[in-house]
Amino acid sequence: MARSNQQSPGRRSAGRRLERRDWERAALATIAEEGVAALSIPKLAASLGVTKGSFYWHFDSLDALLAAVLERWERSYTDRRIERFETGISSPAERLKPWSAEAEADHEAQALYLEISAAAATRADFASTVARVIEKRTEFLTRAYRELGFPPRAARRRAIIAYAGYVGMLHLARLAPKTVGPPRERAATVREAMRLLGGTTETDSNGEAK
Amino acid sequence: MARSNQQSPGRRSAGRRLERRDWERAALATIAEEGVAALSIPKLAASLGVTKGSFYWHFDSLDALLAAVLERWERSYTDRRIERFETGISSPAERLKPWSAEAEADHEAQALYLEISAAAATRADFASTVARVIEKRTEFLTRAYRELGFPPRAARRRAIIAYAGYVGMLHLARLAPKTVGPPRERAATVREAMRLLGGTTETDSNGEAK
DNA sequence: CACTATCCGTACCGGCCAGTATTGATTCTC
DNA sequence: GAGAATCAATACTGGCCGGTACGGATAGTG
Repeated sequence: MARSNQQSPGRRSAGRRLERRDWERAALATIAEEGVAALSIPKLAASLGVTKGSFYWHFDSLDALLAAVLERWERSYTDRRIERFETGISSPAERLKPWSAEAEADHEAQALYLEISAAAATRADFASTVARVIEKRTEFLTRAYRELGFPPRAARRRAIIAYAGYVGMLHLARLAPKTVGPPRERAATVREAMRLLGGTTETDSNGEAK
Repeated sequence: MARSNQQSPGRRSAGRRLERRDWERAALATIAEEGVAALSIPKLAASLGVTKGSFYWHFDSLDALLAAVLERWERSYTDRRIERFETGISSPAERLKPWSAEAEADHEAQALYLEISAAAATRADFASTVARVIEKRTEFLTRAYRELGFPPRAARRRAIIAYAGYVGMLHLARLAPKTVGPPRERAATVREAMRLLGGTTETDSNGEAK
């Protein structure tokens, strides 16, 4: 009879009924922890202390949930984040820092990005969202570099290089922590990378890129 | 009766019998195309024009196949490749180029790396291999930077940054081709990144980190 | 209190998969 | 050409999943 309803220390606050949002959030959590492929309706329902019957009241199908999850992810971790930085921080050089700082502090955000982009390699519905997210983030970085004085094409190249490095560091931090070293060393490496990209310190001779 | 044995235009050369190697190669191909999660014994067998009965003669389980595949991947795309570069190319600066050149030309190699490392995020058996591969590759880059005159710690940081950028470019090229632009532009971006990393031109003031 | 909309449990179906057992067809070896 | 070793087909089990159907509980509302 699934009586793990009120006493289970799960994610539900003691017998509350669920809304669409609850399923979306739970799905994001399990995607971050176990990947998109590991997400299944029975397991998701169990983690919410509920059965499949509930799920199909809120969503038509698994794909419908995934679509909603992707939309939520794009809004939370790209649209809102960019807006927060661009309206809250006037200095473009300072805008480049918190992106990596906040993004790297938020462990779930890292895992989500890696898992969702991994799924995008084979699932067409994921691919379009991820491509759009990458373009938005690169555009954000491009604007910052432009404000720093780089000409348009050079700014965009720097932005792409910076974003590639960012993604690569996420990758390395997750899959080869021993190689990147302890947090202090890792932070030093990131600072070094930003210095090379002309994001923080002196930007002596820039903008000659063909 | 599965009579699609001799006339099927599959990967078998007209009725030849299979060895372990054939299964490993076929598995690598489908992993590159559809990811690790999409790999199943029935589908793999069908792609070889054979049924499951054959598979379980050559391997004890699916995990056994995956282990063999991982080993083969590590040897082919990391050990041999590094050895080829280090024994064949004397100039360290030149050694940095073909890695990205060859690696980016080989489309299957890119897909394999992305898919296998994606699977490593959730599968422990994959994780150890991927971590070892990353360490080997980073060590290779570190040696090149050391030969270029960088002190040990700076060389290793540069290597990590370079490898992160490399992985990030694979990621972007696959998931956001419109953002990275056409091949010419992409090549220019890679050249710019290598210039920033001091791989080709002058290396003014380095190695002061902390 | 009755009524209705909302939310969830249960039972079932078809499909795909990993793995086992056993038999059948080749090929190799002597 | 006989016998053994190698490779493959077939049939079966158990398990998990997506999806459907429907009945039951609970909460809001007059």
